[in-house]
Amino acid sequence: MRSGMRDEIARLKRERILEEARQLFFEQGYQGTTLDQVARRLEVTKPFIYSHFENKAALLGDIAERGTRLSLKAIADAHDRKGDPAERLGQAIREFCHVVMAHQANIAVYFREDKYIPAAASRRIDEMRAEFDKKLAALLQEGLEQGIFKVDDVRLATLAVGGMISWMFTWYRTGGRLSDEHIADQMIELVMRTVGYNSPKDAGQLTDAAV
Amino acid sequence: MRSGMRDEIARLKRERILEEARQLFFEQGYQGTTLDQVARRLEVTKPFIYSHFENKAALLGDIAERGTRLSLKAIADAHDRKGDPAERLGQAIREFCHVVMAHQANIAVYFREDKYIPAAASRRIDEMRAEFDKKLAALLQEGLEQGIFKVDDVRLATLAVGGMISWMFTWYRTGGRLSDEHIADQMIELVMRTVGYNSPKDAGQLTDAAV
DNA sequence: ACAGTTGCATACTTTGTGGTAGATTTCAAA
DNA sequence: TTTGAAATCTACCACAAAGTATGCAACTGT
Repeated sequence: MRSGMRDEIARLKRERILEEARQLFFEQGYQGTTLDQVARRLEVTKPFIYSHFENKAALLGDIAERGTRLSLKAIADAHDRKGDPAERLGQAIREFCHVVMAHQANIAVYFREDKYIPAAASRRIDEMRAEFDKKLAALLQEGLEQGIFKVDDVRLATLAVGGMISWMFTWYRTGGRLSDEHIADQMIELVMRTVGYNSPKDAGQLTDAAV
Repeated sequence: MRSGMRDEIARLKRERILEEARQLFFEQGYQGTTLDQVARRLEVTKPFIYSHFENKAALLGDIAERGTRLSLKAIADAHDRKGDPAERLGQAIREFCHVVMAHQANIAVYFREDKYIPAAASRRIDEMRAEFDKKLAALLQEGLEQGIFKVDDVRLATLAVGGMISWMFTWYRTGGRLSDEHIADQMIELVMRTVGYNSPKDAGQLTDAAV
């Protein structure tokens, strides 16, 4: 057996552990979940987990870090592109929405269990969050400078928009009333309004309403 | 000593216990805080707490319940009034913002420690949240029917607006860059845009931008 | 001043759970 | 088949923290 395969198996096992831990942390809370429960779900015993992770907090750190990394990537990808800020903001929000919906447990666990994340992971997460805010704010700022967005305070608007989407982790349910695509479309619409963008399609309507 | 005074003293002691517990739960998490720590802060011992509360979870229940009750009241007061939906929504958001800022710890602890709230308190809280959503949604619906708001999905817009404000508990810092009043004003502005309201004051600007 | 009651501290028990030492199995390679 | 090492289990420990039995002290009312 090549050692490359062993690594691959080890990675797979880590993934399975994280998967069950994430679900249980999400459902019962971090402190409300015992490692024996996680082990039981995997049909293994506690030392199995300890042979793949330093300790319980390391699981939490990995779960939280992944959620943050994906959120950042969603915003960063759209930000780093060139082109119309409105287009790019829409894309950023769409991706972010999908991350929150697809990785709800990671995001929820991160925000709730913040306090128990190991210092090292916590530092990395803080950096990513700062980057997230910076890039989202930059998108708004660009739109402002081109005169297509209108907000009084970019920092506050960034927090408002970020919060509106992040908050989805509290109410989103898989297989709910609306499709993921539909939800993302709607949220984009709401965000665009929030930043004072008058989309070409209803600019006429707004004009009519205003006069 | 009249027995009325004894009750009053007992109530005061309960308040002090809740005050310290709330602060510690906020800073360190519910499970991250021991009752000995709470007692120490009050310069008493653990049995003092147990002579005023059933158990640790009862503290959490009271803290969370208060946060929810105040949030509901903010929205309900404005909702139950008569008059212009835009005016009343603005008022609702203003009050809600102030509740989140003034009672940040209650709100934060509630959302984070959800899982550990005793069933009885949890039921009461769920009812209040349902009422909160219902009244906020009703305000949006009213504005829609009068043609002064514009959203595709009232339910989703309600969640977005509620989330945008609730989320403040994650970033608000007492004595920060902006005054509470200023923050509330700004958030109202953002919410109004989100629900598609064209305030009289900048309707002209929007028209200019649109044509 | 005295009796009775309330309120709280001292000091203890109990339980749950994170973490680990050492035995045991599994499995690849010779 | 044998061997050695890696992986995993059995069985255990240590300890923290929730919750409590007991008694003392400080008030209250007579």
